[in-house]
Amino acid sequence: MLTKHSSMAAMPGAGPGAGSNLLFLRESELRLAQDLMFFGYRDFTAGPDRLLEELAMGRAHHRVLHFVGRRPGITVGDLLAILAITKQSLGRVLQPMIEDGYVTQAAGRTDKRQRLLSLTDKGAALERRLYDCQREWVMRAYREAGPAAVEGFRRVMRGLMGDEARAELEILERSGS
Amino acid sequence: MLTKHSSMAAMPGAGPGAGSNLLFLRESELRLAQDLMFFGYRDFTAGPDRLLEELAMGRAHHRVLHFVGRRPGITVGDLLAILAITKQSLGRVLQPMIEDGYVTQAAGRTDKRQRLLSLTDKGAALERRLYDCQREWVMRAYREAGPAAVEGFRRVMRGLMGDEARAELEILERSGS
DNA sequence: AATGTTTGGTCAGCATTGTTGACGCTTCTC
DNA sequence: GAGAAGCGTCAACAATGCTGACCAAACATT
Repeated sequence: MLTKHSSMAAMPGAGPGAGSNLLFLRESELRLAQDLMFFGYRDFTAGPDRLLEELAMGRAHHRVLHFVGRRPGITVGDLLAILAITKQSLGRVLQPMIEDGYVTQAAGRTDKRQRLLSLTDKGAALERRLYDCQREWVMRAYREAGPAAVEGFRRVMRGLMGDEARAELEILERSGS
Repeated sequence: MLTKHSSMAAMPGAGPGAGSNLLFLRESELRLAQDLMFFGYRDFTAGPDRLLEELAMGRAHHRVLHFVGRRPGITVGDLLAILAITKQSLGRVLQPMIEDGYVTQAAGRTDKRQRLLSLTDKGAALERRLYDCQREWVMRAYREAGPAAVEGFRRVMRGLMGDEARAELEILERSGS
């Protein structure tokens, strides 16, 4: 199933437009992509990781803070779908965060089974500190690269996402405006 | 909550050049970057992860296969520096891979203390299967986005890397091409 | 109203992959 | 010959995934 595109990889003139060849699909270019994703993601998360360590939290806590902050009132089920982890794995980080006053639960209005999650002021404050950390880092990269490169970055990253992730991203973009 | 971002973030004409504004540095744009990195990296690694699971291996094994394949004859110390993990963490995945015949050790020529690591045929074959998996995925994204976007993607990812990672990437690019 | 489904919480156990600290070889360097 | 460097390994621990099982409250359907 992953072999359907195999044939045309090394055919420069096969794409739309004879001038825009597909040399960027050569092996060395794709190897570079692997390296970039490894180093890039590692250093992208390094700042928040350092900050979280002082609070005895991990990357999983950051993800909860981020996505609950992004979609206040999100249900547990929706959060599980976004994170793509099990209820137990989420519970282990979420419950302490509720007890420590970073996240609040509220019963759903239409469906009282649901627990709508939101950040408390304390949670929002921590999330913002973590955000600021990444903001500085990303801004540096964005500024160095320029607006056109940023647009390209977004297009490629979107392309690296599967259908489910694209759908979830759309919802996030809508609610986050 | 998602407060608009104070001072200069919402001032289109503040940057250098009235036409090329810095709107891509607004909060919502940087939030998007966080989402893209999360979903993008997750789905980028999903293919290899599925393949590795059948062989009772994890992402750590993939990283070893990738970087040893990228720099045959790499020393243990250099590999540790690239992965940025401890000797013990590496040893736990590397030793079984040597015993199972995926990786070979050779004493250094000038310095006999060093163990130069390389992939066996078996290791190279597995690495290629994993590579092909990601190749299909990345090619899809690259083709959808186009050459200009790919160039932008690379620029931004490089910008997201720290100085050490940039130096290591340069070595990889030299030996890899 | 009875029954079954959905949403969420929780217990117990396990795997992977990261961490520290300590110790012991072999080999290189001074 | 002494010390440093490169590598391997033991023991213990932490974070974050997983499965399977089971429970309660609320909803939905018959």
